[in-house]
Amino acid sequence: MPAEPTKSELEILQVLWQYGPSTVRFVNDKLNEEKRAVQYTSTLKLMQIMAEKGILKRDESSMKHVYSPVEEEKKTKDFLLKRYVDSMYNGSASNLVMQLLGNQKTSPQELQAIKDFLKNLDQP
Amino acid sequence: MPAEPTKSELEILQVLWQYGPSTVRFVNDKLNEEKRAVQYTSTLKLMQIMAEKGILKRDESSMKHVYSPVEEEKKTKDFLLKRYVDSMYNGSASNLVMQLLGNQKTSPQELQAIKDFLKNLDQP
DNA sequence: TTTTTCGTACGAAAAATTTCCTACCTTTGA
DNA sequence: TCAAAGGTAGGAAATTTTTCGTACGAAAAA
Repeated sequence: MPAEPTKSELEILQVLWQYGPSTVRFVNDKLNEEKRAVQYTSTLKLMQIMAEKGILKRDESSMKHVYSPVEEEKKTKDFLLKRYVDSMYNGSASNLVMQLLGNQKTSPQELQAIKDFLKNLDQP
Repeated sequence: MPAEPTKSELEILQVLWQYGPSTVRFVNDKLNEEKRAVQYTSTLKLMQIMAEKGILKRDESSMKHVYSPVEEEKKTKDFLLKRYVDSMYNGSASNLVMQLLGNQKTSPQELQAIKDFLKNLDQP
C-alpha cells in the first residue's frame, strides 16, 4: 500500500485525477493557475518523490516523463474519507452527513441528488 | 480567526472535545491510551503552542493549567469539513455522500439515521 | 552550426511540525 | 524538614515537508 499523501501531494493528485496522466510542466501550470504560485523544479521534485514513494508511476519512454497515480481515484478517496470519518466522527457516517447537511448551505439540488441516491440504494 | 490545526493539534482537540477542559497530564494520558506513545513534555509544548496560536485558551489560576478550545467543536468541524469537501469533491456535498455511502460498508442503522435526518430537514 | 529553450537529476536549504532535554518551581509525603 | 513527585517554561534538536539553485543533456529555433 502506497504511503499516504501529504497536503501538497494531494494537490498534485487532484490535477492528475482531473486531467489524466500529465507531464510535470502541465501539472505545474495547473497548480499555478488553480492553486498557488510554485516553481517548476518544486513540482518536479515533489512528483519525483511521489514516484519513489509509490504514489505515482511514470512513463519515461519520451523525454517528457508522463506521470499518473498508481491507485485509482476512487480507492484513494475512499481511503482518505474513511480515515477522516474515523478520526473526526468516530467512524459514524451519519454523524458526518448530519454535520454536512445541518448547515443551511446545502442547495436543494444537492439535497435532491442525495435523496435520489438513497432511493436507488434500496431498489437498485 | 485562529490558525488551522495540524495533525497532532487535531488529536489534542479531539481529546478536549470528548472530555471537556483538561490538564496537559490528562490529555497526554488519553493520547497514550487512545492514540500513540508520546512524551509528556511533547504534549505540553504542543498545547502551549496552540494557546499561543489562539487555538486553545487556558486557565492558569491553579498550578495545573486547564486548557480548552477557543472555538466550539461544531464550528471547527464545519470549517474543516467544508475545506475537505471543497478540495476533494469540488465543493459538492452530494458527491461526498455518494462516495461515503457507495461502499457496502455503511450499516443499515446508519442509513436509516440519515434518511430520518433528511425527512426532518423537510418538515422540521 | 550555434544558441536558446526546455527537460531531468540531485543536493541542499528553508520552513513547518514534532519531540524531548534541562532548569526550576510547587506540592506532597515520608 | 527535606526528598520525591509532578508541574511549567524555554530552547534546541530531530523529523517531515516543501522549496529552489545548479548542473547538465536533449530538442528546437535561429
